[in-house]
Amino acid sequence: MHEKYQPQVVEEKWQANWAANQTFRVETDPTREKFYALEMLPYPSGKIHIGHVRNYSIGDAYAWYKRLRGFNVLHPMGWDAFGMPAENAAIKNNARPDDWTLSNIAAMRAQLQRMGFSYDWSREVASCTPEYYRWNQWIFIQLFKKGLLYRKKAVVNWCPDCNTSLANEQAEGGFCWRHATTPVEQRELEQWFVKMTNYCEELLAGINGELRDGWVGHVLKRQQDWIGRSDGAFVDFEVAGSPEVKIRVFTTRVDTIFGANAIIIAPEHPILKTLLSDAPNKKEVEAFAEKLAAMTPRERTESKEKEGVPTGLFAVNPFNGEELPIWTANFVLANYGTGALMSVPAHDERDYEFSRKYKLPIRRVIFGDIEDDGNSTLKFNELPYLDYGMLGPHCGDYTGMTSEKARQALAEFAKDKGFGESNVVYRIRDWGISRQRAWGTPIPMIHCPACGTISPEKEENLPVELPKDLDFSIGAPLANHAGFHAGVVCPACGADARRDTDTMDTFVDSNWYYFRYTDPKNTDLPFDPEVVKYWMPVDFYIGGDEHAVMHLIYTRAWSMMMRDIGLNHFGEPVKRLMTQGMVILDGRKMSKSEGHFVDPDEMIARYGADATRLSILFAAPVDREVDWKRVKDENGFNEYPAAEGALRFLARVWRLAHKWRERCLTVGDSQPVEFSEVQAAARRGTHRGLKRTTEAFEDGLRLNVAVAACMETTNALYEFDGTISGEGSATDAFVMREGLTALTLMLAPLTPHIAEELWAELGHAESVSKATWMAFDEKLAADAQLEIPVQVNGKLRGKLLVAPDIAEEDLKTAAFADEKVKPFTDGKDVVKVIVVPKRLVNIVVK
RNA sequence: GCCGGGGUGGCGGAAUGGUAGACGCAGCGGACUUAAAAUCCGCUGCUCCGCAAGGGGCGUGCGGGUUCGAGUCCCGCCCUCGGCACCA
Repeated sequence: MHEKYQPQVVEEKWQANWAANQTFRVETDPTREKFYALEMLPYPSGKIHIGHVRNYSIGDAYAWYKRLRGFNVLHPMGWDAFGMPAENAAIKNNARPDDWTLSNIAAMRAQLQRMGFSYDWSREVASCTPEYYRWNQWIFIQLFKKGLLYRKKAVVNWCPDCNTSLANEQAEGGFCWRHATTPVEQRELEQWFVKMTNYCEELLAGINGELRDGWVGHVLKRQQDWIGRSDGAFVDFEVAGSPEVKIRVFTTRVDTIFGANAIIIAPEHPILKTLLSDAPNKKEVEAFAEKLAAMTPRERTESKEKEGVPTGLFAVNPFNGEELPIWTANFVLANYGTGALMSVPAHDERDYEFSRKYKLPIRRVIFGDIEDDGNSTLKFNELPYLDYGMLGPHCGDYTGMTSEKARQALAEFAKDKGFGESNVVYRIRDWGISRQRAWGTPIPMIHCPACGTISPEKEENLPVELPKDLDFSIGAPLANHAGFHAGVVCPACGADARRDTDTMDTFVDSNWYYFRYTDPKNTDLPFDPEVVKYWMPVDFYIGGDEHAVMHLIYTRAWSMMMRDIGLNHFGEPVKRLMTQGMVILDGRKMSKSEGHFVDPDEMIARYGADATRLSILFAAPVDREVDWKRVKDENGFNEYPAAEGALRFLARVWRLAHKWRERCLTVGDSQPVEFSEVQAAARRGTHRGLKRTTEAFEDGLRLNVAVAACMETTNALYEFDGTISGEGSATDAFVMREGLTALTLMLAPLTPHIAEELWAELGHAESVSKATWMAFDEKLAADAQLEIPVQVNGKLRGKLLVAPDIAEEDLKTAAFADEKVKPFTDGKDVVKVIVVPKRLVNIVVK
């Protein structure tokens, strides 16, 4: 141990030691309780950024802590290695995407190792390897056979920058998830879809049950909104004059149906074509539909202005026979509900706005109070009335019924008469996973031009490998690669056939990568269900919350689907989910192109990995944003005051340990029987620190508080050190050794390199990762004397120094006797005295 | 518009309904040093009275309420940061 703390030397020494000894390698061990700590795997862009550093520092701290608590901890890392940037680099630089990706992985792995994260690298996976994507294909085929995956022609989101289709989740808000300023377009394509909608209820049940306590609330909320369950009813409206044509609408407020004034259908609705053949306003409607079709979804919603065109046709309200005009309008979505709705202006804001604009009649049918009679129809300023209430006049047999009752009764009536039924509609739609890109998992399906079938590749032929020599200078490299299709025969008829030339969405890869970590070398199955039984589900998962309705919802459904094909035995794959806050720099988002970003390499070089980790953990609670501050030193180099402070603290710990290391080694096993007041105070600092750290880890992972506790303990030990002249006694050495041992264990999850060094200096031959967390002693952590505040009428007036076990009566007496308290109580009526043992005394006077 | 998170010193942030501001950053002072750096120790919410020792008042976005006691609980607002936004 050098006298001076040199982070680079210490860190490189222990990183080499860990690698040589495979310190963090774990095996399935049914005799031990497991803990699975997981961080979201990165895309190998080439460099890790400070957000990764924060994410992994948090995960690593927790993995370390659980290890010290005796768990068999699985803590793996891998690479989400398919995706566009590699393909773009291939197009631009004529490089091979696998070379580009693999060299990025090597560079980033080195960076992570230089940060000293405690991963079991023997379990590393990269999704772009055939060993991995082979199982994407295998699972794809099982899902296809099970009917959970199907092919359909559909209008899908298209990103012109990605040059591929996107899932709805990847086009939220009308923009591509990768290109935040590129509005998505709509295209009609044949696509493979995953039946997310089969799992709506199970996904919701998890949100409202199993996951309630373990998952961070806003992610559950967003998933719930995204699934978007609506309870309502379908009602069929016949077209006047052609009763064989029916328009089905969905409504959550069938109780308002007597106030309907129109049927409005989406311009893309297929029924429009049927209707138009003899619609009086055919031309106008077609022109309107064409105009809208030319717009991106974004453009359509950006202008809030509601626009519509009447078809000139009418539909019949099945409940009262009224003829309602059939319109088409821009605000009716083709892909929600039935693509058609009944307009009830008195009880819906949108319909109200639309009806006012086009001067359609408005009739109120729901009233807060039935006394509020039909005259209210004219009180437009009270409309729209959105609450439930009582059905008023014009509601036939239902007049006087509550909305709740009427919803049921009307739906039942419709069902009896065959023109509708109650129904549940979801906003979430099936997940389109075909991508028109070449750097992804080939879809293992064979299209036969001879017999017209599409059938899965034989399992023994998997993986369907991505050719190494794809030509990215032309469009559609897979379609145009002869070798990719050579020798492919139709499994159904044996004729020459062609492969599907799309690849899978990369979110398929990340659906189950953490299952693969449990059994990464398996060549017979994606993973052995028995191994998964031991390790899964994930106990702790942390990553960015941008994946709330992408990765985090896909992966839940995927786990359920894998269960349904017999791979695993549970539905929910993750018990506890946290999201870390963003890291911003000097008050604004980082931007590589503007040079406004933090380079982790630079920080490691200047402060070391330990100080870098410590500073970012200390900066804020894990779920809150960190505003990283940067200043320039006199030479123009970047300085990070937070890391500066962390380094200063670690050096302080180092110096104390260095000063005492020899004396600590002389301490025997037997504990001294008596301790002086200063020694007891030092032990109080030690045990209090342990207590605070333990609670910080156990209660919500409050790592910034854990760091503070380490600093407090260090300060207490320094204070103790200051009282010792010369060598000190054997008891002093015991107390210091106890303190340094505790401090080392407390630091191990936060700054593992220095902890390893301190641990070795304390005389241990094995890695601190094999050590056991120290239990704190509540008695030793307690104060020798308590400072009890005395309040008069709730205001602090004095403080008493008393023994912790003082009797309540004595405490009361002492409070009244206190010189500072007296002036406020003398000559006043004491109404009551509140004594909270060990906490305070409050005297209430009049 | 709807739904969340958050408003505490110069700054990041601590506080099971019980001494608000732990810990750190920045700042100030002292010790050590020929000097500086480093280090160690101390002070540091605002304000008023006092030469001082001391002491008083105010203080967790704003206004109410519950309570002996509120940063914390309840009601009503304001500001701010995110998310979703014609979902029938």
